[in-house]
Amino acid sequence: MRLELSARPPFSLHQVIHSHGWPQLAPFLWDRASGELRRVERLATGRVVELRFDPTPEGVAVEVDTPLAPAEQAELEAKVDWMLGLGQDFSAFYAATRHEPKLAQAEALARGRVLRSSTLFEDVLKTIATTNTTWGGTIRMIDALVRLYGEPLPADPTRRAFPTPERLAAVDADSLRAEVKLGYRAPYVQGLAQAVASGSLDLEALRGSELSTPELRQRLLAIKGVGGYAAAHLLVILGRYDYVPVDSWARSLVAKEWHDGRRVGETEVNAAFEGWGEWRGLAYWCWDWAD
DNA sequence: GGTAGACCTGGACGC
DNA sequence: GCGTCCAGGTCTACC
Repeated sequence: MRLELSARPPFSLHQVIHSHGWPQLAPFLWDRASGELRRVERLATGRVVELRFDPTPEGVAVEVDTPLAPAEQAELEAKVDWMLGLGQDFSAFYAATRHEPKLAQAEALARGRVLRSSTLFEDVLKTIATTNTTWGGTIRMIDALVRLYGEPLPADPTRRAFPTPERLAAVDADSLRAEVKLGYRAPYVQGLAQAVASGSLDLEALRGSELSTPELRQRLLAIKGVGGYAAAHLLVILGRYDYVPVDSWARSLVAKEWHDGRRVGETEVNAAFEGWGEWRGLAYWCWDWAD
């Protein structure tokens, strides 16, 4: 079946998909040949379905590989809305960027939205898997997590949904370390899964939370394995842009842009975007880098 | 509050 | 083929 959803303009499915590396992480699948984004998703009823995303003039069309009950369809529409940020409003950001040549194209290109997973649990776990490793390592870790613990797609059991907190909570940290190669992150992931599965941590409540950004950041920093960089990255995913996610890549970009390639630290990266106030993280994200 | 060292993996490099 | 070094953020202990 096919779902058609409209987005607040300007909207570009291409820009959302290519906003960062998430399409390369299972259970997303970026089909380079067809230029199509796919994802395996587990619904609340326990059914596992495949989604294919295609652009439409009003927003996005989602092809689902099987008919859905009305409740399943409503659930899926809400998930797609969240993943693509269909209702997000960047008009204030665009207004603030018109005087900055390096951001002047942001509105015309419909930049600002960041591809999200369907749950914050998945995005926190993926973000932890990006820290202190190479991108190739992140891809391997997430691929192994999905392959070993995700529920299979009936039409193609080689493809699986992202594992639920309950499933990962039932796996001991030693197995995560040995089989998923999570290394020292294994107890962090296991602890996070247990906290979410037991209900002691309601991660999903942070989506749309009315907490101030510093309070939200403190909630994220309280998660083992989430430090300054990871918290700032997750805040961007949550639609809060007060902090720049400073990692080695950000330092490299800022070094080339403003310091003739000389090594810079967190202080210089933050200083580069200090003037953007509540839009710091988005200005960094959308900057038209020289390199 | 700031800092040093440990954590873990995989890739690059030298032998 | 083997050993060593290094990069990548976060945590913990210590000052």
